[in-house]
Amino acid sequence: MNKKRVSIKDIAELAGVSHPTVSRALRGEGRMSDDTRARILTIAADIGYTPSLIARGLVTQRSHSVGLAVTNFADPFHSEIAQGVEEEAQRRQYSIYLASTTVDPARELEVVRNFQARRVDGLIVSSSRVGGQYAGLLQEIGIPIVLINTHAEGDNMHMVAHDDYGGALNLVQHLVDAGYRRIAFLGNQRGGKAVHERQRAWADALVQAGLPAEMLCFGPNGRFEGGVAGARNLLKLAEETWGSLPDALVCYNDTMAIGAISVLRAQGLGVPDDMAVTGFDDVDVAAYFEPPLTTWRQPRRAMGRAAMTMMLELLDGETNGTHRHVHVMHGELVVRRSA
Amino acid sequence: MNKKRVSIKDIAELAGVSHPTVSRALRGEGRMSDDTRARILTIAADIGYTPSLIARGLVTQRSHSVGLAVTNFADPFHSEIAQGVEEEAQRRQYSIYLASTTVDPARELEVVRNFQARRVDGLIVSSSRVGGQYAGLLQEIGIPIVLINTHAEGDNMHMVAHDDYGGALNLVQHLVDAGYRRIAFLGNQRGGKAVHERQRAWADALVQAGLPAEMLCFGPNGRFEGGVAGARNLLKLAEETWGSLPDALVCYNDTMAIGAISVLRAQGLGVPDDMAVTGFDDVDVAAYFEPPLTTWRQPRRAMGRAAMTMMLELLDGETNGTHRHVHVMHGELVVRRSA
DNA sequence: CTATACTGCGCACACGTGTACGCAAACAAG
DNA sequence: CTTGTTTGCGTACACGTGTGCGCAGTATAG
Repeated sequence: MNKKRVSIKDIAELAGVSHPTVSRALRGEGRMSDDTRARILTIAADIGYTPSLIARGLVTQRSHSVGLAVTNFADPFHSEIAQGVEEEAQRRQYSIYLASTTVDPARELEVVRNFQARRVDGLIVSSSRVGGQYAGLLQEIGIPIVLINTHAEGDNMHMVAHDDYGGALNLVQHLVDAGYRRIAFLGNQRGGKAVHERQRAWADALVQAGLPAEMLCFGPNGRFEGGVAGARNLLKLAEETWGSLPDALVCYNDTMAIGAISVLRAQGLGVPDDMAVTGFDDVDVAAYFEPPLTTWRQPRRAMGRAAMTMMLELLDGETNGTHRHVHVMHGELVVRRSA
Repeated sequence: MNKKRVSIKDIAELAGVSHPTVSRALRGEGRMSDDTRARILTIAADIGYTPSLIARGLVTQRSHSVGLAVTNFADPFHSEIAQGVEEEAQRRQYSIYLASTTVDPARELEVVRNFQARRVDGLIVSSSRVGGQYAGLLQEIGIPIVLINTHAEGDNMHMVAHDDYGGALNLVQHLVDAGYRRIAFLGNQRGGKAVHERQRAWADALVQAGLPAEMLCFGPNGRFEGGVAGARNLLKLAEETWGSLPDALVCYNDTMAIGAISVLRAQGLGVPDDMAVTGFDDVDVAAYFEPPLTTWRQPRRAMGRAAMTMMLELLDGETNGTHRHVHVMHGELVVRRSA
């Protein structure tokens, strides 16, 4: 009943050899007779031996694992990135440790400490704020770090990022081409660099088209509630300040767009007839919402895979510690019916 | 530049003691003078020592980690469960290994093998099929296994499950109470036990109300596309077989419901006026969809936490290997506008 | 002042695996 | 037949931590 773990020593005893010989046989290294090797492999398979990666990691100083830190998995944006990371890791025989950091900065530190204790070979961090001392801590642990959609300077900091500016530029250009003239932007107060880039593109595209980039409002976060609050904000501003409603609204992301549309609809405003609305990301539901969302598709899963691929490159090539890797990825415009 | 990892031996040397003394000092065990202990702790903090959980795991035979296997993270259902599992694990100083099994059975085996090699203390499996030989393999590795929304017999198999039958019963009862009489069910061909339970509840509720439980159709999977295909299927059956449209449709889950509604709308059918539609799960978007979905809220995050809590109980209490744990959780009816 | 108990630590070993080195036997070359 | 080379392993140690045991010194009891 109490199955004792089998080790290479057990195999060694059964095969009548020493345990280093077993180690070499299993890894296909060293010199030995074909007969011995075959015998060892047979025995290993018979008794159902599974190597202990933890013991191996102890001696090789490589755990073959990476830590993945994310603010919140329940967010479809992050979970798709995680899926991409995991797929690529699994393909290359790496395992990933999961940790959610929520919004608590103290928790981020704790998470990093724990990864460090687990001796992960690298760290992938998605959409964190990585501010101040946190970045300092990351420096000290001396392992490669790949940031996804986050910017930070540092010796072993590398990044995979999406071209938010280019994407938003395209999206706004599409609205301009479609004849919209009063184009507002709904931002996210908690968004960091991504918000800034998209907003900048919105302003630039309008200026370039000779249109005013003045109608700007914000929601408290990038979720549905954020879109709801943001849209209420917009309606108020339109009435009190702008004089009239915009004819198009560029939202920070799809989720906010959906929240915003629910408010517009409650006000009796039709989308896109009374106001066109665009999202960003192309989350799954975007295609099935009413109206189906015109948006910018961000290749989230591919970004996750790219981050892991970059990590593996960093772990394989030992010496290139000085060169900073940066991989910018591009999405595509998805025109549906909301704009 | 090349920061060598610091170990308790380094601390021992600096403090002028042996490394076992350092080990005991850090863990607050053993007998030693307050002076020595304080000195060791100070030095450890000064040089930024982080214990190696992998070395510790090797000797204690406890990795303080559990494996989490899920078919696909991108699915909001699973990602919320994962979030719950992770939250509770983090609270209790456990780490979790992530692995997605996709739909490939060979991959499931590979994932389990890998967890085994990592010497995880336990395994949490969410919504797998766990069929045949796979269950056998799980038996052999001799560690506790907690299944979420999956049923399987076995020595160290335990489960956290949602009361699908009760939930669906409530939901259908709500429709009956609201006056609907021709109530159809849209199932998922890939759903396993969950589909079966919900469908059985649908049939039972109708029979109990003296209504016919005949209008049954299926989609190929539980996602948006599954709902789309299922609704097309329904329209065809209604025309060719049932004679007329049902006045209400109970869908396997929210995602399918959204897919189905998009088809109904394209046919000029209003929800709930021409046909009421219910979902299941209460995913985030359900409240913001048009019409907002009447559904059954499944406490996904709490289920994840419960699974991890159960796992910790199993790991703490050594001897109770014979008692099988089963934790059934209940959701709640959420009435919005779609039914 | 001796017998006993307790304090504060070190020694030796264990966990499961990888690897540098060396040594005997077999083989090849002269 | 000697000398060098290759083959096929074993020996010894390492990785970083935990733990049972024992031993010298000190405090306590009688």
